[in-house]
Amino acid sequence: MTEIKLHNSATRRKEVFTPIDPTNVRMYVCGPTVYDRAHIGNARPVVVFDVLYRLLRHVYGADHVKYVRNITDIDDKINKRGPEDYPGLAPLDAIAKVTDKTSRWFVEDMRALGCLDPDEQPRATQFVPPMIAMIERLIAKGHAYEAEGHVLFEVGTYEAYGALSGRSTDDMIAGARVEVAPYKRDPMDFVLWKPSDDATPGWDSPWGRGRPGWHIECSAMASELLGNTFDIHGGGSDLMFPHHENEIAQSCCAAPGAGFANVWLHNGMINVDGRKMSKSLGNFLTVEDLRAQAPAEVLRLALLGTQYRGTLDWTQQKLDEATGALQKWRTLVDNVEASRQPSETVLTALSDDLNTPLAIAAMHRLAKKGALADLKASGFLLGLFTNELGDWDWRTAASEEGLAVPLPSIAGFAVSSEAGAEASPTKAQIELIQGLIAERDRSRENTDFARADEIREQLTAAGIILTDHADGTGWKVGRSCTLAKLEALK
RNA sequence: GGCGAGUUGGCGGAGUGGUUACGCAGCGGAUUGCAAAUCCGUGUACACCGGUUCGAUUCCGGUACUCGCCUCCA
Repeated sequence: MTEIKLHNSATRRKEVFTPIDPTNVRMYVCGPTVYDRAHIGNARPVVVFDVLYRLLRHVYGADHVKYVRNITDIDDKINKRGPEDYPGLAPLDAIAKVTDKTSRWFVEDMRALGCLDPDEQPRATQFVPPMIAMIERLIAKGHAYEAEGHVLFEVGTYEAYGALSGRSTDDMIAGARVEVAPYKRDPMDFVLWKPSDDATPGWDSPWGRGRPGWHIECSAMASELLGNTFDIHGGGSDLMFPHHENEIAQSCCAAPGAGFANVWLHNGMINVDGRKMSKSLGNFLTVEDLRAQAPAEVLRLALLGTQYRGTLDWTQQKLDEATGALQKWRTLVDNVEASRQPSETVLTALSDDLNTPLAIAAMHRLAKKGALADLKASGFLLGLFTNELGDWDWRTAASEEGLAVPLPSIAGFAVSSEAGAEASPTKAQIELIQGLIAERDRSRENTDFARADEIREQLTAAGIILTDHADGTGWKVGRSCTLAKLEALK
């Protein structure tokens, strides 16, 4: 059996992965808070852990892996959004509208990126009773206390607090930018339950009408669906503190001795122009917008081009290179039947802490060797070449040179207008282009290459790129093509 | 201030105590009426300073710089 090694954030070391039960490998990944479109940074963990999910399914069998990715639909950002977008609705109804819509966007984007649906996608709103039960258990065990309608976790009662992120409580107090509240016994104590006023979504609880804190949501959903002990917990590196630290504290105190997750995995952040992509900086690129620029499969490959723990700089060049690679591979693999097994080289690369760049290098080697059946099977393991991705839409896959546009689909193709807005060439313009190409073909047949080259140059100047094939002349629209240039054609 | 990650050829990005990463771009060639595609060939990079070693880009220590977390954040 393939040996998988994973870098465990909790020990800061690469370790051989040994499942608790090889017939029931369990993984939990922190999913999105659904109040807005997902950006590409949100997509990275989803794609990365999808590769891990596929690898685990390959190694242990699809029926022996259980993957849970939650949807956080209780959150103060959502609570703010609800009445803004749906004034007049009851608070719970308003947030349901927001989270339903946003969840659908999210699932659709992630499927487009070639990600398998997790086995479970629990929503926090469906797990409020287990959250309350867990909070009651923490109070009963002396790890939490009620104060002014709030329930707080008392950090001082959990000795190992800070072990995951490698900081002592002293360190944290030194940094102390925690919320100071008079009802807290210690500034580090964090909220498990907080009261809601009438305008805020809330649920009845032993402490009055209120809502759960963010951290307890994941603890409760994970233990409900995977048990108190499971194999892998994943998420972005920015969640390590305080979110995952708090999850550990809650879960380990609620179920002493269980240990919670054995392996912690954290993906690196995505940067734009050297800075972390985030909503607060306003430098985020949504998956929706990027999908309009490139096929989702290209986005996926670009995300996998850097090992998951590293910071990834999002650049046009990465998109262009991913486009080139996929264009080549897709062409090679198009009518090939995949091998039963992926290539050892790709499998080995992925098994070494998900070394996707090394796996991609192995893909290039397979392509070069002409091992196309293995290439295709290996691509499947990476979540590439999957049918769910649909056909490539070359028209929207922009690159500097432009990409092939099959002749029948040219109508309606968008080229940039003067103002930079999208516009379509007219039917007359398309017919003109086709007429010129036909004339050029006739000239070539008559060996009038001077005229043929003249037409090529004319079209090139307009941003139209011709490619000659045995079965005729194809054409594609380059990025430099504009309506003005098309209008200048004669 | 505390904690952590990183610095590899023109660019991206793996990896390794001594042997080709890989991709893109570039260059040379084959092929092609031209162009594209394809194919062949091609580039002695590992921030800086010490140490360990027969030998370090790879191990250890320090310096500089970059970035992240410490507040919601994937």
